[in-house]
Amino acid sequence: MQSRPRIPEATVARLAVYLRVLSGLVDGGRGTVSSGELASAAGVNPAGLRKDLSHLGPCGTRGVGYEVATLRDRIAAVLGMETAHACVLVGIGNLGAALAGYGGFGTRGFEFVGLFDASPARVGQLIGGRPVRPMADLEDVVTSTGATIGVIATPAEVAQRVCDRLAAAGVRSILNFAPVTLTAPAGVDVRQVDLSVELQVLAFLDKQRDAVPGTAPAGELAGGMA
Amino acid sequence: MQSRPRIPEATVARLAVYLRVLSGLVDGGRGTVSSGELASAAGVNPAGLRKDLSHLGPCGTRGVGYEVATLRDRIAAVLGMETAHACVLVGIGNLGAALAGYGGFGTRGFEFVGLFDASPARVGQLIGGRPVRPMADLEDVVTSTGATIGVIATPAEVAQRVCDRLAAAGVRSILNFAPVTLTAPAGVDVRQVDLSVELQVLAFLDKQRDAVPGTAPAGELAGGMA
DNA sequence: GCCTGTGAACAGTTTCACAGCG
DNA sequence: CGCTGTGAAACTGTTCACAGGC
Repeated sequence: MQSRPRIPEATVARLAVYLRVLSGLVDGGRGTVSSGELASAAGVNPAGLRKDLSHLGPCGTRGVGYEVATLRDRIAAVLGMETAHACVLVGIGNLGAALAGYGGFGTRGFEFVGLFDASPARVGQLIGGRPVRPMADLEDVVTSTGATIGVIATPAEVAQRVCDRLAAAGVRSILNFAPVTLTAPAGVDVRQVDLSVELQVLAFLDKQRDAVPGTAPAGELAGGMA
Repeated sequence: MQSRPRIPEATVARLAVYLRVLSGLVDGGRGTVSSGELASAAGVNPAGLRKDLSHLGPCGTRGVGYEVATLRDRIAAVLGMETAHACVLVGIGNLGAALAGYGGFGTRGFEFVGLFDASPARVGQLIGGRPVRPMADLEDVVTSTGATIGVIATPAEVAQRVCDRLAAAGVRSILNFAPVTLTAPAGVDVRQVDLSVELQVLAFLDKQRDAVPGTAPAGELAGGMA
């Protein structure tokens, strides 16, 4: 299959994981991998991995496996990593600073072209080599850099207002870490991430496990990101 | 349906979101809500919300809606929030500090009974009112507090070793924020959260949207947590 | 009349088994 | 003979429509 008939979202999330694993293998000087090995390193089922990769068209050699460098580049291309994505990050508290300083973004095609915080104490600080700017500069920076992605790591109370400003400034995709449900105009895609929900799911599964002693703990990871 | 025939995991994740919204409504002095209103505040489909709640047994009154305080307590009980969960958090960088200082955990039945970091510079600091301890104390604290949940917010290189130590010390559920796939012995449940995957999915959807102009941006949030 | 609760259709995702090529 | 690629089956989760109480 080509990339036309649309790749399932669940597959896209896993492709991002494969990309990370493959990058590690390339750095380790590895030439080829089998689906079984790659699946094990990514924590998924081998057959499922092959089905995921089938959405990119044939990219392995039968009896051998996949060439790691080629496969990595192919996935990177499909995920749109060949062109860097300009992002702005609003709210430089601990979480915002963690996101800004996380090396994983830069190496995967994301660049934070603007860090913003409402607190004068934060403005001017350097985070990951970039200065924190005042909120007043938000619209100008979005316009001048053409940033299409906005990340919100503010307190819940101001997240909706920040979302409105990002959308008005032309940002089309928003990732929200504040624990509120945001509404955005049509044409703007909002994704919600609440760090406490995973913990609650974990606690629920733990409780359920105690209640039903015969139940095995399922297995490995199940969460969305990786 | 009672809670016996098992509640779907997707439903559990959404119940956590409803719980947050309901807590806000209770604080606002609200008496009852309809499924439509609650669904809108949680960013989900009203029919889906009713189906989710049906797993707890009938808990609304027809023609009226749900009593917010009662429903909140019911969900809290099902999610196991009536008894506090003791957690240990390993890796007090920016992300770890953000998690430790996030008020949302404490009010939802989670208590960090131990914060750990390998860096001597971090040890002794107070985060969210609790001191950062040296890694050497990990096993003792897990044993003495009976912590059943461990959160890993360390660099990727040491995450597996931390996982091993947590599992050996008796932790049964692990939430991993490090970008590596962890393996744990049977009986230990590991959930993986990678902050960069959501960003990559967002970028992919954005790219796909440009490629197929007729496609609407879906709608609201889709991600797991909230 | 309004809103809940739910069975039934639907869509998406995972698993399986195996055909096909190197 | 090993490993990829893929259709078919099984499963899970979501959406819809409406029956049923208040």
